[in-house]
Amino acid sequence: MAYKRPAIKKKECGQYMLPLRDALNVLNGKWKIIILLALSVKEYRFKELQNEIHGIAGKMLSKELKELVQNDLVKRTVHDTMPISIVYSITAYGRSLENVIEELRKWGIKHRNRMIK
Amino acid sequence: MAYKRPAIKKKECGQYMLPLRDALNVLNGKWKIIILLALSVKEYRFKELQNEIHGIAGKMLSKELKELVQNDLVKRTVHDTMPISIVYSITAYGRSLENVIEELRKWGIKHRNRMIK
DNA sequence: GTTGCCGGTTTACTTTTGTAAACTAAGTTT
DNA sequence: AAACTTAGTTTACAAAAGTAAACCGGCAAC
Repeated sequence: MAYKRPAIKKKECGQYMLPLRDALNVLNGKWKIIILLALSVKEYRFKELQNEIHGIAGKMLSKELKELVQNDLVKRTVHDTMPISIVYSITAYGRSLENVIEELRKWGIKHRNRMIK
Repeated sequence: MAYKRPAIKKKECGQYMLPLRDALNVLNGKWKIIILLALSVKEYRFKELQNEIHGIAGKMLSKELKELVQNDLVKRTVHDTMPISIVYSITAYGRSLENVIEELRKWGIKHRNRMIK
């Protein structure tokens, strides 16, 4: 599908990029999109997720998850078992990012192939 | 009770996220995607671009452009006029990111509407 | 009762990212 | 000559993002 941007008048220059900046403010940093990709496959517990995402420090995972929960992209569930277990899962709203993430991942595959050559 | 805590699978399945990490490594930071959006509309000279992207400092724009040029997403052209003029434009490879950027921008619009409510 | 897992937090530190403002070295305009 | 524009760089600094590793309280397993 060929992308076609509507013509932009000089006066409104700069406005068209505000939504992009909004999106980037929510997804900022090195980890959030990767966390969302992991959680789009299945739900994880904290240490599980840390093992799955190679290289992330506990402090960062903790911080990033908090922000994702605040933005309703991820849900934190406490299972009232003995002992309790805490599970992170993607929300419906988080799933609305799956297109974006998959486009990005697909581009990454092409990019990797291009770099190897 | 005799509750058995579910064991963590040590099984390795994190390969699928490598392309995503590749993509994010190229597009990291606060500005690169915004720069690419601006350049997808039209080419710009340095100061023009700085005016278009509200809030970016010269140092950052300079640095980000260098990295984008290195990755062949942006082209720097010196026009041999008198005086010379230098123009930044998006490359064909940079255009291959337009799907990603537009998906992100569309999501940003939905996100903004959601937050306003 | 000691070891170890779980869900994080704390500490201490380095690196990256960001800003504003001054500056440079050309050329152009007045 | 003085002032302005262009394309950045340099300086000096602050804030954000990142790391490894130690730590904590609750529980469970051996």
